Amino acid sequence: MAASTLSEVARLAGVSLATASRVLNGSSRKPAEDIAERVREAADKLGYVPNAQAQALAKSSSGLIGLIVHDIADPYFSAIARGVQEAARQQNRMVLLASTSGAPADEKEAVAAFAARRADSIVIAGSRSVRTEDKQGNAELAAELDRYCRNGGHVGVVGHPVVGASTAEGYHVVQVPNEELAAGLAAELAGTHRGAFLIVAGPEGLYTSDDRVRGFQRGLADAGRPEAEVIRTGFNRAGGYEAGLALAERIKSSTERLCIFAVNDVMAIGVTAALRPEGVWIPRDATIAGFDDIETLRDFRPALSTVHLPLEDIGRLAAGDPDTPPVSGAVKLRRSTETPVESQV
Amino acid sequence: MAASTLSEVARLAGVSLATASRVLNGSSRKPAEDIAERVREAADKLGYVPNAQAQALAKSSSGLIGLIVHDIADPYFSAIARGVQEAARQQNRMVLLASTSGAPADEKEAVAAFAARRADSIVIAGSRSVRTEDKQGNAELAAELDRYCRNGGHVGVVGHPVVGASTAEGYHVVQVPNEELAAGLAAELAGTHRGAFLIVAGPEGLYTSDDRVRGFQRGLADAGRPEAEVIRTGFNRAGGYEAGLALAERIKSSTERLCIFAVNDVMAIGVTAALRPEGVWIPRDATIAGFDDIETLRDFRPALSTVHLPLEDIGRLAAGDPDTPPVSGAVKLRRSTETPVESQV
DNA sequence: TTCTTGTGGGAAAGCGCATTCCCGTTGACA
DNA sequence: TGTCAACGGGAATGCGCTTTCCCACAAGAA
Repeated sequence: MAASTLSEVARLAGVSLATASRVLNGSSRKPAEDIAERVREAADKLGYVPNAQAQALAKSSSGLIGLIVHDIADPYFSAIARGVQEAARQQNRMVLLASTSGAPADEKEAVAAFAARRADSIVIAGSRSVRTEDKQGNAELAAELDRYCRNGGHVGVVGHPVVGASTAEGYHVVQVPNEELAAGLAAELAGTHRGAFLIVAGPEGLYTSDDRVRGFQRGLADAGRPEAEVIRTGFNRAGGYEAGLALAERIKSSTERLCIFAVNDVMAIGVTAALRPEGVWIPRDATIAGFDDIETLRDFRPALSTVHLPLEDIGRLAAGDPDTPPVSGAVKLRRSTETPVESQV
Repeated sequence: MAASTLSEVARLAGVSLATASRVLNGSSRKPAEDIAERVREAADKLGYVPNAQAQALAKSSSGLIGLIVHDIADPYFSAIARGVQEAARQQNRMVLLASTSGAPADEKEAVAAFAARRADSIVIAGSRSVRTEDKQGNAELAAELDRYCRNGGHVGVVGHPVVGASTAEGYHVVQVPNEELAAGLAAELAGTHRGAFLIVAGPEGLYTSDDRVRGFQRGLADAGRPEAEVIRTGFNRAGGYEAGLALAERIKSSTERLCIFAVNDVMAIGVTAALRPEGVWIPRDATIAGFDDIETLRDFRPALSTVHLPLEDIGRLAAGDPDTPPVSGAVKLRRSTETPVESQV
């Protein structure tokens, strides 16, 4: 990648480097109009494209914002990414992308890479975990983040702070009221569902999952209902599918209707997909609710009850957009938790 | 963003800048082990993170790969993005993201921004168009790309070349056999469907849409079937929804079964969503097929007949991954085009 | 022992740009 | 007409790094 440089432009225009710089790349000092015009002409003729790297080096500010997600193809993350991207665009910056499959070690590496590129800020989406196998990774990630913040970087984390990260200057957590919303969902479901509840959760130690489980249980308790059984599985569609397979027999042989809370939408879809070929229909034989309100899944049938999360706004907030309202979700009861009239107790 | 510099490390280790550089940031010359160790210790103690901007400036190669999509939250694009991301990771590079909503003018700007950052290569996903309102934008985009290529950049375009771009060195188009695949789909559908066909297409001038329409018509013709009527609408879910609304009455009042080909999956979903509340059921009252085989939509019911496209591979290919097999799609007939036994003619 | 060759560290020259500081010019004012 | 401030352009420095070139030294050959 070579291209014409500012000094070439300056030479062609017959002015100094300084003047050319002032004309082309926004400075507080505005050279005279005739000179400016000459410089612009020269730049145009040469097809001058300023070297952002060099500018960044000279100004020590890169205009970059780093985004860390588990998987960019996951609709949850891509929705957040859209928000980050929009915020970046408004701030006239560009976003650097890193996918890590959720491994803290990879995230640490990504942070280091962003730091190397001198990104002005870093957004970490994707749930934190306290699983023992992630312990060392988390510590290293926290250390890397601390260093980045100490060097003047801004960090926005979605959901939960990185374990062990000190609350340094520039460290910012976008709170997502998972627990409250899950409690709200449980309360609403408890109002119409008479039978037992069951939770299909992610692995223990995953904050997002744990919060939603805790909230749901609390909501049930507040409604005077017994605690729900919890099934642990993968935090994705495959996990839900697996859980669905395990549940099918049980649902078919039981007389009591079950209400399933899957801790996110794609897991709920997985459960449903596994149940269907077994002849278990939603909401006829069991009901199910998810969490996130993924846009792409909104046309899914039966329409999935879930908790709406303003994912785009979350992304914007994490990217430091000041005009974005704070996160506020909402319970959305839809077809998948409707109790058929004839089977109501 | 300030951090400790190489010269600080060098001073602390008591060596020269050159030596420190050679030790820390891969060079062909390997200093003696004891010295190297000293440098590494110093770097570690200072928390040294190499400044990639400066490295890029010195080496004139940034390790960046720019990705342009219409909308990162669209599952079509996020799937491609995943592929690009993976390829980048393998090549030890980072991806820079830009969303443009498909406007050539924005794309041109994105290319310029990538060029400014001296990205090693640029991937443009998202369909090209020849609509008159895009004419000037396309020309400017082409000029910008040409300049980028002439300066040694590599560009990979998904689907169709940018209108007006000269086939300069480094310009690479990932061919997607839209027409052939659409023809294949039509052939298969013509085998089971006896009634009329209708195409819900994107706006005229959009290559991807036009190719699929043309292919489908050709497939029909080859099967001895009359040409299908074409409805033009937006190339997204909303467009499909609109078309669905317009079609509902017609389907209900006609005795002939209609087979709808929506030129992409989300449009097909939109059509279906609009039809359902009108009492038009798929595949009972009409059948429908899409294109792309979006992963998130795979659990949709009735399962959508579609054409599978290896989107991740496409992303990888566009990012210049040599180990990725060429693009080859496949027709997937599923429930949405099954002709109910009782209504077969 | 002397000359050659090879080895490895250091000095310095950029990479492309922003910015500070300097200086010549001009206009206002007395 | 003389003085001073304000203005605007240019030279030079430095951002953090890579890399070439140079040189000192040691080891091998003659």
